[in-house]
This record gives sequence, structure tokens and C-alpha cells, in this order.
Amino acid sequence: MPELPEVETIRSSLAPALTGRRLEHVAILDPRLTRPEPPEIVARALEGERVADVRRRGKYLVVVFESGRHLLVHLRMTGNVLHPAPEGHRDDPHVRAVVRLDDGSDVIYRDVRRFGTWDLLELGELEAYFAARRLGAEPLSRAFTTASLGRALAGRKAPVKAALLDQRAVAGIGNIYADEALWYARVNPLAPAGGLSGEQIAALRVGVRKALRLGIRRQGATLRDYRGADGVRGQMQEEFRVYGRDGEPCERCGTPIVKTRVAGRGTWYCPSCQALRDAR
DNA sequence: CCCCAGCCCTGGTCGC
DNA sequence: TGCGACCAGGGCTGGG
Repeated sequence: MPELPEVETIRSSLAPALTGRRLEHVAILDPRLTRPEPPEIVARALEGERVADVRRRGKYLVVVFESGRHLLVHLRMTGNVLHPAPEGHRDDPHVRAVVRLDDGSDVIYRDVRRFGTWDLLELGELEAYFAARRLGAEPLSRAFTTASLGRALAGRKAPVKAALLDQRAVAGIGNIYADEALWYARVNPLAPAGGLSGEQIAALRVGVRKALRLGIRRQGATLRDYRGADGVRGQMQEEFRVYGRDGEPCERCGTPIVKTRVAGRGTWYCPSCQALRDAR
């Protein structure tokens, strides 16, 4: 599941390959991708656009065109952007779009489960798009402070893990990095978000950044589908402290990691060093 | 506003 | 070997 580190890994290898290139031909094979816009309309609109930059906001990949338009790509669960196109992609039933660049290379969009989306925004629409979704702070930016995290969690009775998964609190965290961040911070995933102490909020901020930075350094986590744009697998799964490790000893205290369910998501934590504490 | 259940979607796994 | 049930979960909608 591509979260911030996976999207950032894709962004960083895509940016030099796409910047300055013109989109010569766009084929959108799955009409779901651009819903509710008709795929033909979006494909024709993209043709002729020249890439100015490839950025990221939360889990969104943002292709910036010289015209001022933006293509927002969200990979959701199983989306991949591949460049250069891998061998045999023409026979791959999961390829949902193909973009021919003016250097003759192809960018492939692949998505097994078809949750991913492409949104083409006109000049000046980007801010409103994110504002409408009330997308939260970038966790690796200077804007992500203990104070800003505290404000985002204040008054919320939901489990802190649910709050971390809410993109309005912090942008870019998904199920894997939420569990890892909580482990680093020694915070129980079920603790009410609004009841954390100042110390716990500070530790959580550090934990979030630590988990995400490690994820970027290891080029994301490949559990099954995720690949970098160059097709390379991530290595972050080798760094998991809790995610998917129920029954294995916590590396800090040796207590077996426990699996539970929070906010409908599989959730792993150490019941000892992430013990549920009374508020304050 | 908050919170949660349910939905979308496919492929892999498990039990029978 | 076949087949149905179930699970993975990001973002969104709708109900309470």
C-alpha cells in the first residue's frame, strides 16, 4: 500500500525522467481511473502537455505541467507508476494507462485492484482541491510541529491510530507507518487521541518522522505489489518493528507483538512498551 | 462537528 | 481439484 515513503520514492525517480518531456499520446484503458470524467476527455486533454515538475503532497503524486495544469495521481492500494515501461507490459491485464513521452519512452500506470485515481486539475485549482479535503500537514516539513500535531489530535476521542490514518491530521500516513510510528513513540494505538500527554505527542511527532524517513531511505515497503518507478522492490519491510509481526518478540523488551484491530485495520503493537496509560 | 460502518475492487489463502 | 468465504485497506459517503 503506497504511503508517503512509497510515493516519495516513485516521485524522486520519476521527476528527472519526466521533467521537460511532452506527453505525445495518452491511453486510458480503465474508465474507472478518471471517474467521473470520461477517460477520453482526460486523455486528449493531457496530450501535448509538457511536464514542469513531479511533486508529492501526502500520498498524492502531483505532475505539474508548464500550462499550470496538474495531474493528481493517487495509487490507493495497488497502484504503480513505472518508467521505463517493463518488458511485456502489453500483455499485462493490470495496466490501466499508458503515456507515450516525446523521447519515445512509455510511462505505465498499473493497478490490480483499481482503487487508484487520476484527477486533471486546471490552472489554479490545486489549492482548492487539497483545501476541500482539508489535507493535513506534511509530516516531514517544518510545519509539522509538536504544537500542530497536538492541535490536530486535541479533543478527539478516537484511537490515536485512527487519527494518524486520518489525512486531515497528518498527510501521508497509512496503516504500516502508523503502527511503526506508534511503536517508536511507545504509544498504544488504542489510546484516545485527545488524551495524549505533551510528552507523548512530542514522541509521536518524532516517531512519525523516524518511520517515514526510514521508509524513504529503504525505498518503501514491498509486501506484494509495490515497486519503485524503476521496478525495484522496496526494503522497508525488513525494518518493520511491529507491522505484521504478531507473536515475534519486541526488539526493545522481548514481549511478543500483539495483533488487534483498530479503525477496521490490522494493528500491531507491543503490549508492554506500548502499554495503555491513563491520560496525564 | 465527531465517529464508525459500509462500500469499492481483485487476488491470494484457507477450510471443506 | 474446486469452490465459497474471507481478508488486505485509502478515501469517501451516509447514518447516528
